[in-house]
Amino acid sequence: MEKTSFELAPVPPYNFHLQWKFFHSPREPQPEIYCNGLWKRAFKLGNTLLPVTVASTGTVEKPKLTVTAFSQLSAEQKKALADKITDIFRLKENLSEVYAFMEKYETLRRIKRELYGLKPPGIGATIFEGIVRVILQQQISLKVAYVITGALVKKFGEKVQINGETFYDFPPPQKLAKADENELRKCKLSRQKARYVKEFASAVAQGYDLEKLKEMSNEDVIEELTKFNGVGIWTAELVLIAVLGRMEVCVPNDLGARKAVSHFYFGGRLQPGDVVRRFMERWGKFKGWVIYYLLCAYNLELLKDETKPF
DNA sequence: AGCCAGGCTCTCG
DNA sequence: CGAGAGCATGGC
Repeated sequence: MEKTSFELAPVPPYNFHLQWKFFHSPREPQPEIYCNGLWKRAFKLGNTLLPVTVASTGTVEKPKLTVTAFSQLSAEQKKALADKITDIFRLKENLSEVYAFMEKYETLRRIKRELYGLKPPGIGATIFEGIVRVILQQQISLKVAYVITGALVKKFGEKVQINGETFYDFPPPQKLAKADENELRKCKLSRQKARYVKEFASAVAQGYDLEKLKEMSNEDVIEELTKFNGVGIWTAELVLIAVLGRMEVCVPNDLGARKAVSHFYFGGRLQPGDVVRRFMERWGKFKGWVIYYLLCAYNLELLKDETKPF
């Protein structure tokens, strides 16, 4: 078996395990799977489908990732893969400024210490993948969304077998554009979502340029994306923060964000989105970070409760 | 069993 | 316009 390994040095502090502990399914390929400390999926790099694993081989203070591709790589491919991983894992994010900010407030200080080194992973290896995955997460619980995404990936994604394990890539726009609606329905998409995904994939397959979003302002991205059927404010904002990495953005109408803020600041009484939006303004340009930490901290408490013996 | 889950669109008044 | 119904399915 041909393979190529190399190391990446994330900006410390960085906790690889924490990064994939939340908002991720360990069973269903999204298409990435994180299980037992190993992250894996396949990427299309040029014309080749590349099975890749990533593991942490460092510490939080001296983080190091070992990337393994099950193929020989040209120098060019290696660079492209390294960039892709750096991007998805947000390895270059520097937490020191956010942490200095969080230190000033009691609740945030405690949460920062609890989740030290946590960086929010990007959703998807491409913008197309990210947007489709976010659309699938609308309205239904995340657990259901993971099942649906997994079904879509298994049905339409390219795959490779390595040592008996299957590595999946996310279905490309062309594939989803010409997908039969009934086949999409079999993946448990609703009729509407099947249509949204198909229409969006068709636009991209026909040349709609998603890369341009990277250069656009937050407001313009929202305006541009909400032109698509099935993409509202919530979806556009989540794409901004989780796909494009605009950490100054917040998603106040997100049920998870509302629950987390309500839990830590409103005695658990669920607040409406506009109250949450106003409340979050105090965190200024750090609000995306703060919300992500609050979400994970809230999640952590729920996880602890689950393991409590009666 | 029935209601809710990290929304969005369409319809109706 | 603002409110309300419908959507799919898994979990509790």
